Amino acid sequence: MNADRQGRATIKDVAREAGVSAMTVSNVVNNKTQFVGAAARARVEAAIERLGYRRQASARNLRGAGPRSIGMVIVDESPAFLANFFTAQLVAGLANVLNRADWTLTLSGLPPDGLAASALMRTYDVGGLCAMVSGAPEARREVLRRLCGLGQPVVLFQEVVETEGLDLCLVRQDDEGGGRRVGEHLARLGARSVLAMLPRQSWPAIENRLAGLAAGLGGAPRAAISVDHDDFSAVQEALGAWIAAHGLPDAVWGANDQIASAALLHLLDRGVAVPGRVRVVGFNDFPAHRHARPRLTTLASPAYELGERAGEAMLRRLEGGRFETQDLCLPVAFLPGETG
Amino acid sequence: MNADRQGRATIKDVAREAGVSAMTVSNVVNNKTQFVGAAARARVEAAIERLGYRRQASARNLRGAGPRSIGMVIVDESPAFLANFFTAQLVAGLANVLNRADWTLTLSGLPPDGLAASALMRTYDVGGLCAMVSGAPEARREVLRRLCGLGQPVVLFQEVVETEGLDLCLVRQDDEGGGRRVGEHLARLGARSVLAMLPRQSWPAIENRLAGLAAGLGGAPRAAISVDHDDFSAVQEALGAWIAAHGLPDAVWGANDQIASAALLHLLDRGVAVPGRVRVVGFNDFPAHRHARPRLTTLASPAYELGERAGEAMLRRLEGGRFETQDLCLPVAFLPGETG
DNA sequence: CTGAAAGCGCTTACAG
DNA sequence: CTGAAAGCGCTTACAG
Repeated sequence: MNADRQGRATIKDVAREAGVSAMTVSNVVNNKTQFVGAAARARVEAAIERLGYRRQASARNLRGAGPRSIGMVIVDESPAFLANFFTAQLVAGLANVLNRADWTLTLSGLPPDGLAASALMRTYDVGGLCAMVSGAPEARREVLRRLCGLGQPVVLFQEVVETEGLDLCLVRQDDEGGGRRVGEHLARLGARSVLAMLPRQSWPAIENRLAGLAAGLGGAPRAAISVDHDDFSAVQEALGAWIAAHGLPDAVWGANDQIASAALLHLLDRGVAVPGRVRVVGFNDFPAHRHARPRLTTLASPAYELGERAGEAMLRRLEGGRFETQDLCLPVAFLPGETG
Repeated sequence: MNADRQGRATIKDVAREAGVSAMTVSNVVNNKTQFVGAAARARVEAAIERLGYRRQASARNLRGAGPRSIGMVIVDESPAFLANFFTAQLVAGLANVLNRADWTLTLSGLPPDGLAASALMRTYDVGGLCAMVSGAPEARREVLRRLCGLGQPVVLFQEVVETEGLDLCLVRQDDEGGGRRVGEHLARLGARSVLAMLPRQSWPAIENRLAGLAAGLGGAPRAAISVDHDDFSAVQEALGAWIAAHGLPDAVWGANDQIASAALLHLLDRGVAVPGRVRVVGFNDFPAHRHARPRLTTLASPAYELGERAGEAMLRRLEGGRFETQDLCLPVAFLPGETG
């Protein structure tokens, strides 16, 4: 590692090589063209090329305006914290916006109880934090409390909390509007008895979708049951049990595509005509499901755009000293398929 | 941002608050217990808690052994560079290993021609680089050349290249062995005419799978055709055209599950019995496909473990000055389903 | 337009 | 076991 250190050219090496001062090199590297003559500039650029000079971020950050990296924390029970397509898209959008602005993304996944002892809490190495938090409501609130206690700007995805007085911005999709769209669609088609299937874990996004559904239907759905949405067979058993007790509904709405797909296949296995006898609609389109037969009617999530907008909001916050808006909500698009 | 700076406690603040020198604070923070008395330690820890002190990574890295972050570069045509489940799992495994060791992951996605101008090339802010590169062979080679030219340790995923004399470690799964497993399985079941369906883009992993398949079958498959693996209908049309010209094969092997799923659904749509008349086998299990009916016979990729192993190899390289091994290859597991 | 000095917040190397 | 000094590689603030 001494080898690494010794091999690395510094700003002084470049200055010597180009026959200018270190300041001039710095000005060239930072594109402060007004301070550097064309000739000096050319010589510096040649020297940089020759020596393979790369500016050391640590040194720049120390003297300059702080770290040029944004942290993205995904709080998840599972170590496979990017397995969810929604999260993966969101992270990609965020990373791309930051990279384009010459910022960096520092990514980490943590279990709900791992935040307190994490390096994130003990070290200052990012200029701001974005967070996507799952888990029980109290655990989520605790995570948010800790993050906001850091005294750094925070962007929180897919939550609705009080932002008054906090250096906090909410970035989310219009789950309520999406739910309403589903409700209106089903109502228009004459569906009267609608079964809503929700993940067991309560979650603002899900609650908003359900509230929207009720608004669109013009009243609460016939029933709303909770299922283990990660367990394909459990979803199917729950649906089977409900049908055994109450008969076939006119429509099943899955609060996400995993649930809706499982429900769909259960109905098809029973020989139920979809959408003839029962309509099935999902939420948050995943490409893998789009390919299944029949194609699920669902809503397209702007996950990638959520990441982009979060990045932009954070960069402007860092520049301007405050979030311009503290609640950013993007629309979800209705995606007609063959099941609803 | 002055507000941020002013509000942040430094090591000196903690030292003053605890009535010790800055050195002692540093020793406590770094767990150099042999240099600090219990009493001093307790006072420092209380002061840290009271002031909400967090060590500034930039300052530490500047004087210390360099940046404590590893870069992960995903070179991809698409901005949605985490859309592939394989990649997402791999990144999660890598991030978790690094975080556990108090290292950080710096993530970026770039188009093949974007690397040259990227901040990555102009800035030194990570101690080593991991890379997952897609695209045409020449473009991939160029990316690798640039990365290795940085004078930093590089871990390359899913490639087989010469490592002699390079500060480079290959981390991959045993695609050849997986292919052989499929071939042996199909041969044992008596399949004689096997159609292999490959992505259009050539790619070492795919070639290895195909070579393994041939070895397992005891000879080349009946035919190998290239398809746009991201285009569901294109895959189906290609299969339809092949069958129109050559009749039904005994088995179809898709070089990945996307292809195999599309092929499977095409066969079922035609009323072909699977696996009675035609067997279908995939590669690289994705959870979304696992839920389809009938369940695809495929191979489980150790993507998450690849990320973990890469992280471990990199950390040891940074510690020890060289990669202990330059070629790490993990097995893939056969995952029996209902289609083959 | 160019440069010499000071300093960012830590850790290294050394003295007590 | 504890601390004063020097320095990591940049940028800021200022003088010419």
